[in-house]
Amino acid sequence: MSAARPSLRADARRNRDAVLVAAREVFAEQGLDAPLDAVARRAGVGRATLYRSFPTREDLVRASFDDNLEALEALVAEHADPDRAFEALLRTTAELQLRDLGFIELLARRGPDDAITHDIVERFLAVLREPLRQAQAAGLVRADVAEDDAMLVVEMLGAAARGGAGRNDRALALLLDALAP
Amino acid sequence: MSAARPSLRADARRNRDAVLVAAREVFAEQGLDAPLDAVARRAGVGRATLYRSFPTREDLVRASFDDNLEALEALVAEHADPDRAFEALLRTTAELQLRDLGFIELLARRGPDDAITHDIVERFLAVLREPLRQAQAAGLVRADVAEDDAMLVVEMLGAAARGGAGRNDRALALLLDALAP
DNA sequence: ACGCAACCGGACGCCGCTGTCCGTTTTATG
DNA sequence: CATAAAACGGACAGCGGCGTCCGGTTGCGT
Repeated sequence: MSAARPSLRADARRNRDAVLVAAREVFAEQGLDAPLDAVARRAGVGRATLYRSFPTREDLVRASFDDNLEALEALVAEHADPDRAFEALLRTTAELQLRDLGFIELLARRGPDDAITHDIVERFLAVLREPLRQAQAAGLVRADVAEDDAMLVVEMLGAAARGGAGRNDRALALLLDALAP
Repeated sequence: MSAARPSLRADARRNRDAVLVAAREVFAEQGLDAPLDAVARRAGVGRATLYRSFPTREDLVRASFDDNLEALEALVAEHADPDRAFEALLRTTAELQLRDLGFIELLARRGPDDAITHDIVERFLAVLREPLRQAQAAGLVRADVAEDDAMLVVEMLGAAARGGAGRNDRALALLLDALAP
């Protein structure tokens, strides 16, 4: 849902979207190092077409996960109880990680190219900042938890998510408990 | 230091040891998927020689990490205060993970082949069992922590270790706190 | 010291992934 | 509907890692 690309032929836009959908699936299943062949094949498109819309893997990764970041931003912006937005953010992030190996790698800065992930992690940190402050002000989270600590928690949740839903839940409970005053 | 291979020529044994040393270094730096070329090169040996001693990657991985497991077993067996052996085990494991990417992957069952890692994880769980029980009996660890939960903690420590020593320490503090009653 | 067996490692062919090129097809315009 | 521009995708060459083969070398027993 990026801004409309006015000068783009109909078939081009169609293929671009198909690639993006396929990329999200493939990255979710196989991680960020997945062969681009797999993406093109799943999109029903030649490799050249993929490269035309996304010259580098980085471009494709960035575009693929834009939705996730937007969803998290919206979650925070529209959350009913701002004091609990931080917890909701962690829960939702953990859930996204559970279904998306690529997102785990992205947030752990373990992508094929660090430059790719750096921007996205920064953006995630920006989303995290205000809810964390608010939760601390409300006495729901220990005051000595820095942004970086929250990021560490997210990375640990990612590790847990690889072990399936059970582990994911257990880790979330454990870590929320550890963050409480 | 596995049992002596009586029928093994001197140069063969020498090369075998060199490969093992090189493998530990390479796996530590690059993870379990590191190219075997790199191992052979660092050992100053041709690939064929490597394959002669370790026909599959699994053989090499298993042999490479035997020392780590033995060290942990020894740590537990000889620990002065059995009640605190569990905590010592976690600390030492975290430290090993900090300096060894391969060991992180191994304990997270994320090796190239699951069969490789399964045995080692089982062995690690066996090491974990008694100290955990004892720590719980001594009231140092919550009673509702299962073996699997302890393993989850180890995996999360692994994720933290990728971020450097600072993260490693922080995660250890956070998780030990979460495990306490 | 000598000969045989064991061992070595450079070289080879294979495979999967990458990124680009170019003849063909599809779309937009007048 | 015709034509030019834009986009398509199969095909190609290159690269890096794998596993093996074989002519040459080294160690060990006599």
